[in-house]
Amino acid sequence: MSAPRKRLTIVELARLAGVSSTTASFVLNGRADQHRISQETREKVLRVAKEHQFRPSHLARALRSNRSGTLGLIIPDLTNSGFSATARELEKLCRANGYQLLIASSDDDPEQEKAMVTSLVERKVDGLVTASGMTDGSFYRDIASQCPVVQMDRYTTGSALPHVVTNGEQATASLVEAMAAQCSELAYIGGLLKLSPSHHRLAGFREGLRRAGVQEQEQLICHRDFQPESGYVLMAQLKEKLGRLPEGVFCASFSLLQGVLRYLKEHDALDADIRLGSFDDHELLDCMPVAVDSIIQDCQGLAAHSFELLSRLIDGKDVEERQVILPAHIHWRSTLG
Amino acid sequence: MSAPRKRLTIVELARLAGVSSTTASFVLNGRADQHRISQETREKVLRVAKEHQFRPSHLARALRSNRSGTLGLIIPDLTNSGFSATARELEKLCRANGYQLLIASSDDDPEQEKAMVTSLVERKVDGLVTASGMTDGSFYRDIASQCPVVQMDRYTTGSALPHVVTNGEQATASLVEAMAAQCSELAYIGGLLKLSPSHHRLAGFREGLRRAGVQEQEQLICHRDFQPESGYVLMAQLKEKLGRLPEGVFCASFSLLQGVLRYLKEHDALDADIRLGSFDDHELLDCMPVAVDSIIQDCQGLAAHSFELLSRLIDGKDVEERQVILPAHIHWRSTLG
DNA sequence: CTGAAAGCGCTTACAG
DNA sequence: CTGAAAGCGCTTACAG
Repeated sequence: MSAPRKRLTIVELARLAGVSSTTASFVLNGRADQHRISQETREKVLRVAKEHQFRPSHLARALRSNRSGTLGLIIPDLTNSGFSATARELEKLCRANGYQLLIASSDDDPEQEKAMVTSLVERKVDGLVTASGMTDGSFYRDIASQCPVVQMDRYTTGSALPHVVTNGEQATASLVEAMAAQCSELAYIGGLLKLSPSHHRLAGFREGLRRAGVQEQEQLICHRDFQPESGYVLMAQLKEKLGRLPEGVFCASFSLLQGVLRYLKEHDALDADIRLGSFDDHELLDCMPVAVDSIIQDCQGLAAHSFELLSRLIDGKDVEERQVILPAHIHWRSTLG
Repeated sequence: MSAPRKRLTIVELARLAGVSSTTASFVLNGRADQHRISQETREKVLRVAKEHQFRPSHLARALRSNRSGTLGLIIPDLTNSGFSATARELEKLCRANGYQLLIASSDDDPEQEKAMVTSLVERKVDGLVTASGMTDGSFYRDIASQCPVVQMDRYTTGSALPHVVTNGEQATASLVEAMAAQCSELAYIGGLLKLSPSHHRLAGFREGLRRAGVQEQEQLICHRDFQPESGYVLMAQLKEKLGRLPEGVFCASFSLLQGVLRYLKEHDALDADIRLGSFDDHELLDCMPVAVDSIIQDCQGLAAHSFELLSRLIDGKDVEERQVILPAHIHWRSTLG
């Protein structure tokens, strides 16, 4: 194994090229024109850099220039398909714009989320996009005074931070309206009500029922967190309450739907003619033997607008639009009569 | 909005506490005992730190001490459920051990992978775990001379780097053997053959057929990459070649299976009595109306062993076991006769 | 067109 | 038990 050859510093590189480190830094950072460095000097520097595979230390650069070239993303769960899709899009954008994206997963635990954000800020990320599990805006208001932050999907009210979300309320209302036209009884299975998306989805649910002229039944509305397990548990509770399965169920997230499906599977009720609806989407739903319509979030849009907003904040530009609301689309797949 | 109060540096903190920055550094880094700092001094420092919410700059620390407290993870695709599950586990381990995990997604493009690894190295990650799409080991051999690296799931032969994988060959052989007992003809749909997992899975497929005493048919073995789209395309080609669907199909990954399912769905063949098998798993498969058995990788094991190995390398300890092979389990779900 | 020098915020021998 | 000082590898006014 070859000896771990020590990497060149810019000072050594400069010496090798016979220039000062100032000059070397200029040409390496594309500021040669700005400083009218001679063609000859440029070439010398670049040649030596190439020869020795010079790799600048981002750390040193970041420390000195107070820019790390790094953006942070906090999501509640890496294995949630919506969030991972969004993360992927955001990463592409970062790469295309010379940023490195740091992805951290909070496990939907506010305390952990705080720790991760703190850690990212200590690492001097240039900006932060977060899908926060917090219900109170004060933490992020503090953070925002140290580094630009954009909230995505979930936002804390009262923090007055820019955020980009999908229009959960309208999409849910449309889907629920259609569902309600086909079954006279519709349950709602949701995540933590304190989170903004839950709030909007429940409002949409109610609006949908209203449009369809269906009476809302308090006992059919239930919440827990967004874990699949909760879908399972809430479904079991509904069965308990009603003495049978409800005719239709709207799930406020795909993860909850997963739990509901598992419940149906384990109770041999996949063919129970139950009508399902869900927020968030998964390709495999297309192949299910149950009628399930779902709402597709625009992950690409979430990523693109978050990045755009954050970029403007970082550049110190004014952000006129502090709230971006993207459309969500309904994917019809019902196979039931 | 409160003025973005500038964060305290250790020098200012020290001045406020009436000590030198050396002393402050010692107590803040838990080396007070080692340097026998007086109780009184410790308290002063800690009090000031707490009062002003002192946050050390990781950047400066990393630059000076040549340790960043950061580990890098390169995976081919963030939205691949196996990799995201592994990433989540690895992150937990990192957090528990005081590391920050940086996750980067290479989109299965070796050039992009190189760029990301380079970027992470420039950021002085203390170690790297990679699921590489490269077929040649020279790049990582180079990298390994600058920073410890552990290969996970996929590994490049000839790089002699430590790696942890699941036993794809044996698990595949068992599954295929069982499938072959029920259908006289079995196709293989795989990803890039150059990647080590493909290699093992195909070998397992052949072994399974051999055990079942089924003759291997060259025309039923096909590869492309690991994208869902490839499952779709290869399935279409099989249909073309045979003039009908094969009786059974083994997919070398869940992503490929997704494509196959989509093909079946779009061609109204979900009830075609076709027997499916796949490497990698997804909860939703349990609810599918087709017979699909699958192989569950031990993501937690992959993460745990990778972390363990990397930790040892970072600590400069010898790694006696350069290759860890974890078992993979088969999840039976067939519902067909 | 180019360079000497200060400084980013820490850590760490070294000295006392 | 504590501090002065050097240095990690860059960038960037400032001066010429």
